[in-house]
Amino acid sequence: MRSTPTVYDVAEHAGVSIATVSRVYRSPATVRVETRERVLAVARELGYVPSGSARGLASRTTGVLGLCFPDFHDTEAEGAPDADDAELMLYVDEVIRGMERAARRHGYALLIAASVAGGPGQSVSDMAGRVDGLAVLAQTVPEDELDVVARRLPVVMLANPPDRARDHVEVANFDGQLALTRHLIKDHGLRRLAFVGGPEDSPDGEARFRGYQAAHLAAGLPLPDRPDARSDLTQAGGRLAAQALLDRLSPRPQALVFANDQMAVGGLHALGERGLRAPDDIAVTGFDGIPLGRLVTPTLTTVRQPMGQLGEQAVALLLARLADHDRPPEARVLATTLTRRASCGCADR
Amino acid sequence: MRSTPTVYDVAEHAGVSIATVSRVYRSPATVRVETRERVLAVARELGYVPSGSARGLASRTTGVLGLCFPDFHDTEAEGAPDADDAELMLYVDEVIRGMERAARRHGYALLIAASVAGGPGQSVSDMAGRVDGLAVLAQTVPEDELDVVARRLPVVMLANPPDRARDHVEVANFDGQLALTRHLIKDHGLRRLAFVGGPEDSPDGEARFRGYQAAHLAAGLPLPDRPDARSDLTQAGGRLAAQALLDRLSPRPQALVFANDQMAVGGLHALGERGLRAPDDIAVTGFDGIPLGRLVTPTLTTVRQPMGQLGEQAVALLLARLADHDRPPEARVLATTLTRRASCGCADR
DNA sequence: CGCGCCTCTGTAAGCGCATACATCACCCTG
DNA sequence: CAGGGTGATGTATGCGCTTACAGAGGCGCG
Repeated sequence: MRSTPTVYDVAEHAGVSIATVSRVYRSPATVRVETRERVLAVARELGYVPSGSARGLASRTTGVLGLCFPDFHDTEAEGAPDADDAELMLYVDEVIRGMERAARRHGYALLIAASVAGGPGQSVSDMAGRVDGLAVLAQTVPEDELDVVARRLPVVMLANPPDRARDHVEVANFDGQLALTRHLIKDHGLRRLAFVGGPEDSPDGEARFRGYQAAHLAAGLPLPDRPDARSDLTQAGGRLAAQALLDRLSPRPQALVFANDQMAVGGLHALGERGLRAPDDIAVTGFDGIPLGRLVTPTLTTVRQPMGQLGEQAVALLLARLADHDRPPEARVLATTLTRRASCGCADR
Repeated sequence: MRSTPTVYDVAEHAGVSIATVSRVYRSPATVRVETRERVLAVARELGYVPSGSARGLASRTTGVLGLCFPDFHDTEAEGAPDADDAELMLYVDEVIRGMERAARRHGYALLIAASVAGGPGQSVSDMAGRVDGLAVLAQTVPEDELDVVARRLPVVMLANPPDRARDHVEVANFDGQLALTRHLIKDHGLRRLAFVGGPEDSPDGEARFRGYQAAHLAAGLPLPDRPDARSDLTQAGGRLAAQALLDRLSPRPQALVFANDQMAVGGLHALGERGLRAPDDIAVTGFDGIPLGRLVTPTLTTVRQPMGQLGEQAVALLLARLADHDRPPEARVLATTLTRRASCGCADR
């Protein structure tokens, strides 16, 4: 009784076998009411809490789903009015929420871990060893590691994966960026745009760029063959890229189209430093729809992703595969919506 | 080889014993380099992923910390410009973030679960069975359940607990509300304030009310003996309470002081419905510092809590107790900061 | 009255790993 | 060259639970 009580203790005190104790928790219906209540009473008295590890070992299922996301801690968080809460403006929060809620609805708990910048190797298989299914945000885990993990349990990517052999839920990046770019071209009459992309290995970023290209195509404008600049997907990256671009492009572009909101916010800062103003001197757009976009001046025109849905759909796909290991890979595509605010010249302020 | 490989498979293929395989992962330094690499190579080839459950069972530690939070899904999310993202404006996101980061720094993963409205009983001990330590947000779990769980593992409360016998990290609710109320009285010259509290069993809410009282005391104003109204801590609740208050109090109060931001936002709506404007007709204040407070009109004067810190400190306390089971209960108090915005008459707009 | 069947409970065998302890080879010291 | 270390590995056990299987009553039915 010194250490934490186990089934054995409960069984002994209740005068039953450990199997019965186990059944009280696993399949209460198969135990006579009287017995069940006696066991539960003893358990309560003893402070018995079933060991998740033991249960996991014996039943070969953990009742936990996992979520890996990149650690987007944007240290240069100067975009927000107070640096303090810039960090809570990131979209993974929404994904976490959505996923937690969906998981809980289905009786699962959620294990979360940002990928460690340094050695991700450990963390992923660490996670994989603890969960029944794993959702991975884009750019978090190298493909080959995922392959290893996927041999062991269901894995769903939360982004457009390089190949389509994996379950994934993606967002209509192409369509969204197409709509946004068309808006700039058609509605605002802009013709010389510049695109600031993310890393080349970001499938989302690349898909957005293709949407950007398509809008040019549709409008009969010259087809940009690649992003005018690239950087990582942070505010700092966006600012640097914008600075470089403003230095480099002699007829200043009429719009800076960023691959995501954080970069766009960084871009706004770069403009400010140059004494330029959006949207008067140059339009600016982002992608994602993070809350921060509404707090900056001017408010940021963007394409909003349904991030809560990302999490929900991830759970749905994981459960589907858990139920049928051999089903064909499925892709869920979530629609985006164009959010016109001030930075493209739509709203005032 | 059909099913997922285990230490036995790896050991056999590498020509070593399972103990050596285990050591390769647990204490690599004790294995000869040559052996270690052979084992790792085999493991990689086989797609071996150590089972968290088995490890947990054998080592009696899971490497996971848990966080229970209330499901504050504010269905009446009309406060936000788009209802969609009202849900990501809640402060638990920040706590989750802070805790995840701190946990990861110390080699732990984070298991999260909102308390199920219906039957919380199961979820808590479910969690407890899977983690090495548990952080619990106020009002999430009944005290007696916590007592049971606390016999098994370290538990820290993220709020002012009813008794001080538990590790907890609290926020300086009293001081914060005192400062805020004094600001209204001294700087804005208001004398007839009304306080809208939360449920009586919310320790935070009660502490805030005591700060409110103290400010009256210090200013020589009549001491309010209890909140002028109470409601649950949601927008809907705040709105209803404000409506009732405006109907009831015949000389309209000069300020509505809400126990938290969400209620205050609801209160702003109530004012709008009455054709009243803050701060001109009546000042309004909140408590927490949620991002939503900056998005509403007028922007919300509030007291900001360092919520990320809440999570970080929770981890610190859990680790401390894990290291020394017999240390006396510790309380960490986090300072708050008064954030003056428009709704009290400080900023414009 | 005997048989099959159903309900409830017990028995026993792992689940995959960590780890104390034993073993063994080898090196150093005197 | 013996004796004591030291480092690397193997052996064996148990962590706390689930679950197939077996057993024991009790029931209805022919």
